[in-house]
Amino acid sequence: MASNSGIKKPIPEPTIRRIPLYYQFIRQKHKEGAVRISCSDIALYLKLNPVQIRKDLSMAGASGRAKTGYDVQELLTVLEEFLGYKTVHDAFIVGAGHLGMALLGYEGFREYGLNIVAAFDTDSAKIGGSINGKSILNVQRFSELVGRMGVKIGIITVPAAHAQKVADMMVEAGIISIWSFAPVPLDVPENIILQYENLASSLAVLSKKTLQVLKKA
Amino acid sequence: MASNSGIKKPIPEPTIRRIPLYYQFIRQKHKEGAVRISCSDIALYLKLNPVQIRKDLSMAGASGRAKTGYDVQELLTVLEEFLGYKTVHDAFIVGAGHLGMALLGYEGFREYGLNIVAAFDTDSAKIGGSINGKSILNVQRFSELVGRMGVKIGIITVPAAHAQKVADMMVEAGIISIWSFAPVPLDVPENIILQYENLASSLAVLSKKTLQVLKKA
DNA sequence: TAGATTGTTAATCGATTAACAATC
DNA sequence: TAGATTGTTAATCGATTAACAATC
Repeated sequence: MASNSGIKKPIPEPTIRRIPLYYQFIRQKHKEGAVRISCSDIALYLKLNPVQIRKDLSMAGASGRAKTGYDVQELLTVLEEFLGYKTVHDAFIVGAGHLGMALLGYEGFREYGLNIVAAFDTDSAKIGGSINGKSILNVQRFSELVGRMGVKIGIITVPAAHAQKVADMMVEAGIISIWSFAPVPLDVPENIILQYENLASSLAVLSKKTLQVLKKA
Repeated sequence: MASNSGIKKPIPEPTIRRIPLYYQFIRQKHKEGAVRISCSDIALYLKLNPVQIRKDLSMAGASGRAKTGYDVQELLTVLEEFLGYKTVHDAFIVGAGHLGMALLGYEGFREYGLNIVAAFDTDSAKIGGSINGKSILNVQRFSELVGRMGVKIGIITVPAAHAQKVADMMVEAGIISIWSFAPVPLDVPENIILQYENLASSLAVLSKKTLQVLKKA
């Protein structure tokens, strides 16, 4: 009986955010033919503390062997399971602007278990278009298609002013997870999973650091 | 003599990331004619702790008045100063794929003090094109134009496999701040400011939560 | 065996939240 | 004045790092 029977404590978000970084490096090493890998290898590459990596991997369900490290193949399997990369989920995008199209056209999400199926918009100039075989559809069909295809994830790439309206529509259609790129907080029922991607926040960090350096010089 | 004379302790990154959220809400309130605002107003809107907001604003250099709260106009000025929104910096993008074009075409960055001037690529099919009057240029001209225009910020939107090469080129050209959207750690001299934007990490958080909910159901 | 590496417990650090005094 | 709100100090919480035992 391991200590993780009974109450499961939630995995810290910083840990979850780091796991994909480990995964990518390990997969690269795997391609290069590596059979075993140690936390200090990963730490060196990602400039992180090896103890932290060991703890993260342990929380993800991986375990290694003293002296030899982790089995690369095994580690990949465990991390893929943890991250849900093997159970691909369909997603719809609402907002076929540049960002929406960038996400729709990006094939890489498949590897991360996300299959963006189509985009929706109100602009008749965009409706009917497609990218990489993925269509831009009239937003009026959103609800119908969510139901018919059982889509659970919605991605919001409309301007801030329309984001709440879109979120409401998604919730009503049966979407349970929303990834919003609109820089505005959204009101959704508490059982809905909501993740913001806020470029303004990242940019603030970059600008702040840049300003500090420029001031010094 | 205030307590912030002498040693300046760095502002926590979580604080820096929240300031733009406050700013956006306050600006909206300003547009709606608000003259004063309290931390609990902001807290309610952003679903944060009002004490945290008070502390963040204080670190940004703002101060309010007991009972009345903060002066909206004054607060905006202080936050704009803090975030560097009034001193617009030019930036170049390398990688004119969908994401690069999305960023190049997004006018909103101007408000955040970032002016993306042009994109660079190696693909002759893309070179010569433009979006919103912003050109896609041959990457061979990158270094020359960085020097001539005094550009300090570089944005990397090339595939992971080419990102290090691009980072090297940016550093050599005189770029001091790099915002990388490539999902790979980069090696740059320590005086270079480097900020990663990693969608795989955000997606991992979303997926993890989604999987948990789906398992329950 | 000796040494490298994992895994875990304890210590530290930093950020958030609570408590409360100051004040308009 | 009384009450609302700021600003700050103290307490709490959570994540990172250090120390060290286990082990292959």
